[in-house]
Amino acid sequence: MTARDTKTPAEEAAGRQGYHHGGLSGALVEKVRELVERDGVADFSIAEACKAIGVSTAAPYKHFADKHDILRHVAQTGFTDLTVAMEQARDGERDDAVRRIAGMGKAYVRFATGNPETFKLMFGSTPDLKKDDSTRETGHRCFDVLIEEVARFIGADTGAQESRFQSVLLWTFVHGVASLLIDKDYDAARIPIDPSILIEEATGRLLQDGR
Amino acid sequence: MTARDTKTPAEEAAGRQGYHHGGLSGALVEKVRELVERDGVADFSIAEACKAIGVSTAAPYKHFADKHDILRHVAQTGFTDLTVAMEQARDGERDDAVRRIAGMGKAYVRFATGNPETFKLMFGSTPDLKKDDSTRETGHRCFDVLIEEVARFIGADTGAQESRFQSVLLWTFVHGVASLLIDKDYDAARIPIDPSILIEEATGRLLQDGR
DNA sequence: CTTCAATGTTAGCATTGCTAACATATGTTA
DNA sequence: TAACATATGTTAGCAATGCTAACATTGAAG
Repeated sequence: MTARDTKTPAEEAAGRQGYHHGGLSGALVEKVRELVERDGVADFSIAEACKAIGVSTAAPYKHFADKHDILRHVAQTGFTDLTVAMEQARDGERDDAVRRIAGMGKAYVRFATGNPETFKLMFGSTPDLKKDDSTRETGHRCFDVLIEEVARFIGADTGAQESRFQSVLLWTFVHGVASLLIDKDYDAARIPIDPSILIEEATGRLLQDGR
Repeated sequence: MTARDTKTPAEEAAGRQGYHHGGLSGALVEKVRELVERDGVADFSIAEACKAIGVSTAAPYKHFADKHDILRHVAQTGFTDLTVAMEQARDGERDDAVRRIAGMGKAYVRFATGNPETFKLMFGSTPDLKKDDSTRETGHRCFDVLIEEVARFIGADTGAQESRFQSVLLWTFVHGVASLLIDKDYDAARIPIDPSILIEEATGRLLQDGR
C-alpha cells in the first residue's frame, strides 16, 4: 500500500532504487556482450548477467524470447560497429585505391581480433540469426560497403556481377585471416604471421586480374 | 556372488550383456562426433550420448577428464580424416601442379562442409585443444601436406620461408571459403557462389606472383 | 481514482556436468 | 584355484542453468 521501505535482494545487490529497472533490455544486451567477450559465447550465462545488473534471472524473459534472442541483439550491435569501422577505414585512405581496399580489410580483421566472440556470434551459424531479416540486412549492408569500393576500382564498365565476384574473393580471404587469427590456428604454419602484410599481398594479387 | 540374472537399467536400454561395456571410450568418441554433427558443438550433451550407448552418465569420467577432453579426441579423429582427404586429392591429380594444389583446397572445403561441426571443433579456439601437444601436432601435419606441395611447385631454389608464406596465403583463402560456407554467410554477397570456381580462381591469382 | 498493461519478483521444474561412494569384472600372482 | 589389485561400471546427489508459472509493483491512460 504505502511506499516500500525494504529493497528486494536484487535491488540490494545493484544499489537500484525502484522496483523497475528502467532500461533493462539495453543494459542486458550491453552486459551480455561484455560477458560473451570474457567467457566465450558457449560458456557465458544470462544468469550471471542478471546478477551483475541486479535483476532476477526471470526478468530477461519479459524482453526477450530466449537466450538466442538476446544474442541476436548482441550480434546486431556488432554489425553496426563493424560497418562503421570499415567506413572509417575507407574514408581514411583517399589516395591509392588498392591500399584503400586493403585498409578496409585490415579494419575487418582488427574488429574481429578486438571483438572475437562477438565476431563469431555475428558470422556463426546460429539458425535464429540467419533467419532473422533485420539481422541479415545489417549483414548485407556491411558487405555492400566493400562492394561499392571494389566496383569503383574495377571501373563502371565492368558488370556488377564481376565486381561482386571480386569482392567475394577479397572478403573470403580477409574472413579467413580473421578466423585463423581468432582461433589461434596460424601456429600450424610455424612462421610469424603479420596480418597487415598478408592482407596487402593478397589484395594486390587477387585484384590484379580483375579489372 | 553367482552370475547376475538381472540387467542394470543401462544394460537393458542398450541390449548389452555384461556389466562392463568393453570399448566404451572408442564408442563414446564415435557417438559424440555423431551427436555433435547433429546438434552442434554447443548443444550436444554427453548425457544423451551415454543414453544412446547404454551406460550411466558417470561412466565417461572413468575414461575422460571432462567434456572438453572427449571433444579433444573427436577433433583428433577429424584431423586424421582431413589429412587423409588432402593426401588423396594430391595423389589423384598428377598432371597440373596448380590444379593439384587447388584440388587439395577443394578437399579441405569438402571435408568442412561434410563435417561442419567437427571442423569447427578442430579449428575453433577451445583453449584445451590448443594446449594439447598431441592435437597440435596432428594439425601441423595436416598443414605440412599443403606446404610440401607448394614448395615443390615454386621450386627448390626458393627458400622454405617463402613457400610457407605462399602456403599461408592459400590456406587462409581456403579456410575462409570453408568458414563462410559452413556458417551460410555467402548469402550476404547475393550472387550464387561456386566454391570450386572460387578456389581455382584464387589459387591461380595467389600463386602466380610467388615463384 | 480506477484500471490495466508493462515490467519486475519468487518458486520451482528438467537438464546438465561432474563427484563420491559403492559394485562388478578382469587378470596377475601366490 | 584363491586372493588381491586394478579397471571399469553403477547409483545418488550437488550446484548451475534455461525457462515457465503465478504473483507483485509501477506508471500511464481513461
